[in-house]
Amino acid sequence: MGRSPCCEQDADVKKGPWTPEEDKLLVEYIGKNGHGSWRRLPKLAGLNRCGKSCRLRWTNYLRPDIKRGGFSDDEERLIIHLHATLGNKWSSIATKLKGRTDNEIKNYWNTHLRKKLLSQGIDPVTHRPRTDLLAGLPNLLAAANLGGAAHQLPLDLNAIKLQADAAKFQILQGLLRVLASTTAPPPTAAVLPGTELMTSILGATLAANSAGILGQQQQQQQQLASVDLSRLGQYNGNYDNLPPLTNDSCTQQTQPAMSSMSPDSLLNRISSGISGDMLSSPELGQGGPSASNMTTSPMAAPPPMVAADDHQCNTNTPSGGGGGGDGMSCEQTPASSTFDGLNLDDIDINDMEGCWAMTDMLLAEQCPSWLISSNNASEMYISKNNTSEM
DNA sequence: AATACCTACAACCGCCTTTCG
DNA sequence: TCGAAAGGCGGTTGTAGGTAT
Repeated sequence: MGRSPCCEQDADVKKGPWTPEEDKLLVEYIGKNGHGSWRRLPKLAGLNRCGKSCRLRWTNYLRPDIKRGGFSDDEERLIIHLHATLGNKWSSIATKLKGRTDNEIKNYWNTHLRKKLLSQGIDPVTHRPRTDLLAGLPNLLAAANLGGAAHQLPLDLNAIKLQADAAKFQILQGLLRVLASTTAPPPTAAVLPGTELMTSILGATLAANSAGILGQQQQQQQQLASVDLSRLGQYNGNYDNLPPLTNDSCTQQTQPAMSSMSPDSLLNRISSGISGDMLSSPELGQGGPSASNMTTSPMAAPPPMVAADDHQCNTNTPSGGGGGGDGMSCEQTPASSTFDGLNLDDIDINDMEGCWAMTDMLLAEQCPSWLISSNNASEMYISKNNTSEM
C-alpha cells in the first residue's frame, strides 16, 4: 500500500539548491510547453531533477507572478489575522496574499511573526495572551500550601495576583467580544488582531507588577480603564476569535459577586479556577502539566471554535452583507458563549467599573465549574490564609 | 582568526487528496 | 468501483550567511 516516494526509482536524481542553469531550463521549457505532467517534465526539459522538485521550484520561485521582497505591514497584519482564523492553512492564507506563496508565508511566520507575537505576550497558536505565563501557578499554590517559608510568600502571592488578572482578562474577553460585535465596522476596515488590546492590558499589568505595585487591584483596574475601549471598533470583531470563558452552564448561584468579595477571596477563587486542567486545555494549546497534588474539578472544555473554511465562508456570508470581497468575512465564531443573551444596553463601554460589575453578574449567573471547585490546594490555601493579611 | 551559535529561507519528505484510466 | 498516478499540503531539515565569543 501507499505510493512509492517521488523519484525513488532514480537514485541519481539531483537534490539541493537549484543552479541558474537549471532554473533557465525549467523556465524555458514551461514557457514553451507548459508544465504538463510534472513527473515527465524533468526528462523532457533535460533536467536531472525530481518532478516534484521542479513543481516546487516553479510554484515557489520561478513563477512570473511571484512577488519578492519583504512583507509590508498590511501583509503582516493580514497574515496574522488569517492565521488566527485559519491556523496553519498556509495555502489558504496564500490565496489571500497576491503573489505570495504558501512556503514563503510559512517561513515568514516561523521566522518573524511567530517571534513577534511571542514577544508581545501573545500565544502564536491561540492568538490569545500567553497562558504559559500562568503555568507555574499550581506549583506556587502547592508550595504555599505546603508551608513555604514566610519570606517566600510575597513572591507566591505576586504570582497568584498575576494569574488572577489573567483570569479576569479571560472574563473580560467575553465581555469585550460582545461589545466588539456590536461596534465593529464592516470587515472592509483595517484588520488588526484583537490581541493587541489584550496585550496592552496584560502588558500594563505586568509592568505594574514588576514595578512592585502588587496587591493593588484597584490600581490595576484603573490601568484597565485607561485603555480606550472605544478602540474596539477598529478591531473588526476580532474578539469573535476568542472562545468564551466556558460552556459550562453552572447551576449554582451561591457564589458572591466578585466585586463584593474580599480581594483575597476573589484572588483565590480565580486562582483556583485557572489552575490545573484549565491550563492544560487543548483549546489553549497548552499541554502543560497539572499540579499533581491538586484535585481540582476538571474544567469543562471550552466550546469548539467553529472555523469556517473558505467554502463555508463564501456560502455563509450574506451576499452584499458588507463583506470585504476578499474573503475577510471568514471568522471564527464560538459555538456558544457564556455571554450570549447579554443585554448590551446595560453596558457602557466607557464605564470600566460597570464592565467589572457586569463581569461579576455573569460570574454569579453562569459561574463556570472551575470557579467553584473545592477541595483543592487553593481552597486549602484560603482556609490557611483567610485570617492573615496579604 | 577560529569557532560556535543564530537566523533566514530554500528545499525536501511524507502523508493526504484528487484525478483518471 | 478500484487502484495507481499525480498533485497538493504542512512539517521538517539543510545550508549559507551573519554575529558573538
